[in-house]
Amino acid sequence: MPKKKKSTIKDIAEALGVSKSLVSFVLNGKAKEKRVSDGMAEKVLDMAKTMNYKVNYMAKSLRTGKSQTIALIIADISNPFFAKFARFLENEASKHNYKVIIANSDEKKEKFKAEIDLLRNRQVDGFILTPPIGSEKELLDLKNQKIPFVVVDRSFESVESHTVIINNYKAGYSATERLIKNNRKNIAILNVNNQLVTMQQRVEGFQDALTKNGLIVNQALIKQLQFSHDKDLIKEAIEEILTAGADGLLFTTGKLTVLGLECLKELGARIPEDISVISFDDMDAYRIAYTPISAVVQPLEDMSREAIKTLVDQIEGGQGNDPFRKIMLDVNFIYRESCI
Amino acid sequence: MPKKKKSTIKDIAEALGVSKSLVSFVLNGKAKEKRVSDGMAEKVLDMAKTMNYKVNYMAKSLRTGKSQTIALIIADISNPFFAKFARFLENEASKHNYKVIIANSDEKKEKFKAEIDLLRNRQVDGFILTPPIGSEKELLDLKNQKIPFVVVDRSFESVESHTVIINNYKAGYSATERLIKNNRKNIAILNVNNQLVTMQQRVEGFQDALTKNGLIVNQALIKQLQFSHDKDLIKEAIEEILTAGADGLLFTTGKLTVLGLECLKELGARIPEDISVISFDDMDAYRIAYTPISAVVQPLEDMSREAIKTLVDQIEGGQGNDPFRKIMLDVNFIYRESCI
DNA sequence: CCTTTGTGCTAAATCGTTTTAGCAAAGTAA
DNA sequence: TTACTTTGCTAAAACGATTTAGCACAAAGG
Repeated sequence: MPKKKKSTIKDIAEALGVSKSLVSFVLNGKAKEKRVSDGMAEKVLDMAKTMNYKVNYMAKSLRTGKSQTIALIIADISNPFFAKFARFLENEASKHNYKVIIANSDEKKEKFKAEIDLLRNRQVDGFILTPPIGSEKELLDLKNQKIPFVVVDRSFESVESHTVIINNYKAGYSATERLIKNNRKNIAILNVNNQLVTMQQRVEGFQDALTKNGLIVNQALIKQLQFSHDKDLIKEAIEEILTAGADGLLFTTGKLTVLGLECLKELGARIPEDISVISFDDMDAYRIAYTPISAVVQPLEDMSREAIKTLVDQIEGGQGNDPFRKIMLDVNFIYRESCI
Repeated sequence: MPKKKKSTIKDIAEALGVSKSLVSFVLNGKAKEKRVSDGMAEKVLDMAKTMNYKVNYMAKSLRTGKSQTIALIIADISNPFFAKFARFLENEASKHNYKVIIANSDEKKEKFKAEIDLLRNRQVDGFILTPPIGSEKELLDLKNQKIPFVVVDRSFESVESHTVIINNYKAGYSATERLIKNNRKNIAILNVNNQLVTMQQRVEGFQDALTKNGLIVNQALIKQLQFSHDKDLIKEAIEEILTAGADGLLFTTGKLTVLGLECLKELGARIPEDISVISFDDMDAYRIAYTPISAVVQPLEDMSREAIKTLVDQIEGGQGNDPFRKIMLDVNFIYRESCI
């Protein structure tokens, strides 16, 4: 049984009778640049392998100030939308040799701030953020202190930053048109987080689709909720739109939809006979729902790739004085029985 | 605009004209123990606050060998079961001042090993693992090298270790009895990962429930699948059990169930009229499924708490020569229309 | 008065890297 | 020959903390 004591650069240096610097140069691929002879470079590499050398990231980070770790702060990893995104993000991050630490804000700006502070202590190199309402100040702080970050899924008008979002307006517009093509005239929308520009844009797309198609916008059919997890509030809202004669419904988040579908059933509304439905975010649940639900599918993999690329460029690239990248991606649609 | 330069212990020491050691003692709560005068301790704390001092974890870790970070290696964070678990785990970890890095193995032992190696380089203090089939060697390595870890959701007979699992036998037994009480005589089970003891136990519980209730065990109704993500295979298996006259079905994982429900629908089997269904793991999807599905609910929060506690005790506690803790928790049940 | 004990603090080593500055030997150019 | 360049390497400082050993002084005990 080989008693693997963990070896350090110093061990390798001593074993070969050379200096630590030499070993470090070689191990970091700077052999050529630092004019280490080919023979010596090879010897170092061999010795590193036989001694089972593994770099100590703590030491490396302390010296370089880079931890090769990025933080992802989302509302809640147990929300499948974020979980899927997190998975793609980790894949992309690992391609660039970064690890991801996930933190949950629960859409509360205090938790959001607390997590940022905590993670900064741990010297993460940058952040991927879905900032809750009212967290402009935290973003400004990061900007002022030149900490690399990318905002995804949302955007703030008052704080310019690197952003990766979908075309929410267009997505809302297209989803609504689908319901219109279903011959629906009284289409409702159920929305949350309406202080977020991105969520507003979904509603704007919805409204414009109506007017452009000669339908009137009935304010009684536009419902703004405070939370997406309060079933009673959702039920109330749905009851109201049903009473107002809704025959079509656009949910703006997946979480809202899952609870909303429960409510619709409880209220005896049949899908799609009584009301056609389409939802943002594709959930597994939609495939086995009592009526399979159509969905606006966000390109999570592309979003992850762009987010990581933008972040890594900031971290490893220049001064971070590049113009802000505002990446906007198009969504896809999956049509199921809920709006045939 | 306050130009917050990040301050170090040295800065505080110089500002007060004392030594770094003194400052370190105070900031680590060792003032009393190290006989620092009360007045001085207070001065240090005040200065730390006004200078906005934040500990540098890299430096601390390098010196102490502890990173206050633990690794969670699961099959896939985008699987809601693991995502929920991850969320609870992070909550528990943060109570002990640990951050969690999540890695995905996709149930492949090579990826599992690769992630362990990667994370060990990063000096994580310990691991929470759901080891894939065939990863005994990796667990043994960790044991030999005295790296703290806890196995959750599964267990290996050949490698003794700290473990947190549910009582799989009992859960399988009870779930099956529920179907029997539904007057079902030809109950089937769909299983995956049958090389895992924990999964075998679910099947054993199933079988014993049948025999104890005077039913015969029909091997044609016991289906072992290789993967949980291959819909064609699942469909084939379900077709076979339907042909064999199944009127009850127990799914052993949530992922299996979601695909399985799609198949059942496609095959025209009505739930619960033609076949009663119950599933391990409660998914959001079950509440809005075409027939709401009953579920075996694992106590994820309790499991997280026990896992973190066990791990932290190893890390911070003694030599790690304590006897292995084998924690087994009971499950809960949620009954919905799929087996009334 | 001398010795012991206790109090309050500090200097310096250490963790494992990276990186700057520079040295000695060999090669090249005049 | 002299002077510059290139090649191949090293010594030592630094990153920011923790921790060990010990110093100086005061108080206490005989």
